[in-house]
Amino acid sequence: MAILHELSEFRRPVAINLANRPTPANCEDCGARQNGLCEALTEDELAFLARSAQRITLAPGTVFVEEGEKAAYFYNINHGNVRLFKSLPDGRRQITGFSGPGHFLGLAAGENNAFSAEAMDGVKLCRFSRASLMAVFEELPVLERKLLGVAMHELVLAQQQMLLLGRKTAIERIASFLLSWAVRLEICPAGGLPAANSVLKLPLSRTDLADYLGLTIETVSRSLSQLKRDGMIDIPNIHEIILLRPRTLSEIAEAAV
Amino acid sequence: MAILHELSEFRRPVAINLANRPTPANCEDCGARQNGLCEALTEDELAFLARSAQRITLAPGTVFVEEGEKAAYFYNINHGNVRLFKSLPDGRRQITGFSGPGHFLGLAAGENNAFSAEAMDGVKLCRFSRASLMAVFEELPVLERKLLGVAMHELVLAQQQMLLLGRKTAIERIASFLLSWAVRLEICPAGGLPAANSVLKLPLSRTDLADYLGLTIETVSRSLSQLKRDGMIDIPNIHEIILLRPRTLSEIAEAAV
DNA sequence: GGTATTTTTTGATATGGATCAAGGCCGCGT
DNA sequence: ACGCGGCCTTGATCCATATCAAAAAATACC
Repeated sequence: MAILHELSEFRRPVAINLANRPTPANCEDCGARQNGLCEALTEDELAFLARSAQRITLAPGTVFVEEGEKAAYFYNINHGNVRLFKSLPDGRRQITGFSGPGHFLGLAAGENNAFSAEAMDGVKLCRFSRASLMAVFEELPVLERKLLGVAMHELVLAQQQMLLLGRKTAIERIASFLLSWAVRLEICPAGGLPAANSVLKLPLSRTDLADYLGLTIETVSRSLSQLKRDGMIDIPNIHEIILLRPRTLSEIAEAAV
Repeated sequence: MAILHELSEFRRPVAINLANRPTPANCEDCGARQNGLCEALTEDELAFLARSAQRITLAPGTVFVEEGEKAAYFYNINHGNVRLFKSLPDGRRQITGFSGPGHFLGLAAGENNAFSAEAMDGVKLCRFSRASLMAVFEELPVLERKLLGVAMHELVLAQQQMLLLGRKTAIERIASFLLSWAVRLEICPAGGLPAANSVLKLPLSRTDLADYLGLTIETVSRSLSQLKRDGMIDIPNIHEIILLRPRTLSEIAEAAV
């Protein structure tokens, strides 16, 4: 079950952190890099934000946003990873994205949540009620512009994913995913190539990967094996992949002719 | 080629129109319903907006936003329809969405456009340079919040489409599309069911449909034929579909068990 | 540390949708 | 009216990926 901490526990770098672009800051719990909006705000504004939120800790597997439920909260993740997904009644699942430290979610368009969100590991986050978020907007209009930028970026990622799901082959999907994950881990900038032999940590199961890429776990496994056979990658263990030939991988991903 | 009109040609209902939610207003050229933000603005604010834009007319087939090009403009469509798409070098194409009167596009997340946009028919639109758009934001912060709402809504649609592309069968995709198009045409509200025997006008070719749904034109055609055989729909002509049994169609679309 | 359980990989087979190939329909120009 | 060319539909076949099945590896549990 979720454990609610008191607002007084809030501390600056962890509490308010609403951007999608990397600006270094360290999580006070784990030291992990975070992405922050803090830089744009004054001490007073940060304090205002902190007063509006609750801090929550979630156990792995906790579904804390449920598709179709009334959209009551807005979240800012401080620590851990979250999968966002939509499901069909017969159990088919499409993961629409992953959220990590510094990411926000729950700013729904309508009355109800359009997706579900589940903690993949131990997650710490800040929760804002919709009312308090509106109050924050009144006080900090800069937040709104920042969120617009974040939403635009999400939209770009969504369009890339639509191309992947609608038109790419299994191998192309895997190659695309590996490169996009490198960007996510800040191993290389968006649009750039990671260095050869870069090590990719994947905190995902094959099932997650399959549900994200619109494939089955068997096809994911086979495609990874094939890339390994072809000398594109190495797989020292389930949760680590080494990009041996990122350039070729990129050509596969983009279906370069 | 694009024809640029002078700013003085601007008139209120056509000129500024940046919402995604339906609020009736008529296009001064064709009388078609439009979606408007105008209601939220004063005369002075509207005049300010109008001074910042250029009015442009496009011939069918004109690609006026090119993926990868520098993102220089922001557009508000007044008349006609636009397809948004991404392509792979070998010609595979994924349509990520359609834009019609009242829709906006081009508010890119990065330096370059993440997608291409092409006029499907005769299109009239307003064009803002990025600089003038920023000026508009300074003057009209309300626009920013409105656009955040629009972007959120786009994100919801994108997530639905990812579920469709990643996990639905051909028949389910077609059924989902027909119902979503009914919402788009304001035949029924989002989440609702259109009345039986509702007539759907489709200004799309089968190729567009296929590229939007991640299928081939043959599969689109076969699926439509099957729905017709099963008494779900009627197809009086290529660009019109009658929803005979919307309820069952919805059950197919959502894979209700 | 060893055994049970889950996850991943690999193999064999099946199948939904792609591809290849006609044929039909419709609008357009003459 | 006629013929042409561009969509669209339908049929036959193929293939990439799903499904079914089992072994291997990783992880959890006692």
